[in-house]
Amino acid sequence: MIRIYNTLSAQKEDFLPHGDTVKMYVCGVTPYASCHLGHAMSYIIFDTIRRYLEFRGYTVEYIQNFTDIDDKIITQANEQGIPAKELAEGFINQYFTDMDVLNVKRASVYPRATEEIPKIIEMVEGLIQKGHAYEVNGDVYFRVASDPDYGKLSGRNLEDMLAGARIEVDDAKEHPLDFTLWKASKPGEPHWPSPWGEGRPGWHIECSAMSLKYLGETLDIHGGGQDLIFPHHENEIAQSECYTGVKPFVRYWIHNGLMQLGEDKMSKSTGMLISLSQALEKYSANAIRLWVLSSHYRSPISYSDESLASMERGVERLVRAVHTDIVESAIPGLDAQSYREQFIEAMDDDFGTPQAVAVLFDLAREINRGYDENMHIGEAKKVLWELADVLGLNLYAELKTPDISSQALKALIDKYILDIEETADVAPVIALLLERRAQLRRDKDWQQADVIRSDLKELGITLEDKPDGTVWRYGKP
RNA sequence: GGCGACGUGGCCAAGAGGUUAAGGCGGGGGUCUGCAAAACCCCUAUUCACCGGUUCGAAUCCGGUCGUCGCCUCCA
Repeated sequence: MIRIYNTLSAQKEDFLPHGDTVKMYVCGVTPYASCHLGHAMSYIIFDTIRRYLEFRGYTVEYIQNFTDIDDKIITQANEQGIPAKELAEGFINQYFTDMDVLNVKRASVYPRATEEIPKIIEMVEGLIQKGHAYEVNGDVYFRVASDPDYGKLSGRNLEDMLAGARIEVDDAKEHPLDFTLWKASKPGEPHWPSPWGEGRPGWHIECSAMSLKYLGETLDIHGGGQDLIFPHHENEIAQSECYTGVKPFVRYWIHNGLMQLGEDKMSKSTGMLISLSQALEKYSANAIRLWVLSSHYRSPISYSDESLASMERGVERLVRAVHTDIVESAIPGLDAQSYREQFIEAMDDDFGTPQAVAVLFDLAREINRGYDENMHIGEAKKVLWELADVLGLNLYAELKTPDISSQALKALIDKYILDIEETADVAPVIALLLERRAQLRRDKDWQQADVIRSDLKELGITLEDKPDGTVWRYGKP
């Protein structure tokens, strides 16, 4: 039985999906800038949750939106002198590229706010009819006072929130916390026709409309960063439940902790951020995933080069274990299933990825030890690969041919006067060098043999002399 | 002002009344090796911010103190 911490109840609950298919909705990005590590963290976490649910036999309908129209997109597009649609399109493409690199599985559908205008208008109209919304000069606001449940997700009430000093008073609104459902467009802004004149959707309503359209009145899981709890998700609940009359709108609310940079939250608005592409220049996708999953999803994590770098070495360990040779004559004795069970136990408890990761490392050690003791490790390797895959770690990805420039390769060929074409691939060149070195070692010319080894080391190729010969692998220079 | 989270070894990070206080990285020692590399083995927190309390028993529960962070405004 999977147990999930539900933000709504503030406790762990047994996970019992409503129907045969788990209906999962995760708030996507507003595409006006590149993704940063905080986004990566959130989407890695929800991707892992989705993968785990599938691993446990559920079918998951996973919807993730793009809020491709809002103030920031318009501002940004105007600055660049391009249409809002074009700006959004560019960042959406970038988003897909980024997520593919991180091994984040694609959602079932990626609806966009601008393509769901009819559904949004339908909802706004319905809310007005039911007395939950009102129009003022082409703007439509949600009437928070009409919803007695308002505040139930974030654990606040209207009075407490009014006591906060940062709410702007707007005379057009009946209540300072009433929020915009539909916004009259200013000249030059993108706009769509509506019963209240030309305008565009406000923030929040698009998620309600899209989740209703693609998943129905009740979702099993709705996810996002903790910064979305209020007002975004609070408002979504208000709109959706008031419109459909069906409660709950969401059965399990899942929120991930936020990424810190130094002492503060990483955020686009403060400019305090490490972009994902920056991080990917220095660290592998596996290391970033392992880093995120090494702490619990509800805890905040702080960016540090030291942590990421140590994850890189951890990944190498797992990768090596999964690539350990299988010996045919091996004896039985390694029980991989118990590791699988431990993994499930960890993940069942509110997606305990830190413990799950620990199981992976334990299993890796068991495989290495089994290899040393000449045991059957094939099954264990399969389990390690399988479990790593549930966490989205791609342990085969690291086996790529090293990226060595043709100049560097030519230099090697020249230096050692190798009998090979200058356009040869990396592998045959290394093979020749290993042959050369093997002879040197037979002649006990350790010095020359070591020169070859260090030359290759500089290119990021590590040699390992084993009893039955030398193997090479791509490692850090 | 209101709401919430957190403080565990050199670093990262689990654990939520009785466990030898996971795991990773780093460090030390050893096995293997011509030397390395990798792997394996051993060691590296008598103690969980601090002070009280509850309990036979607390890192875990309660109260207080200090410190850090998040939300209440756009945010994953």
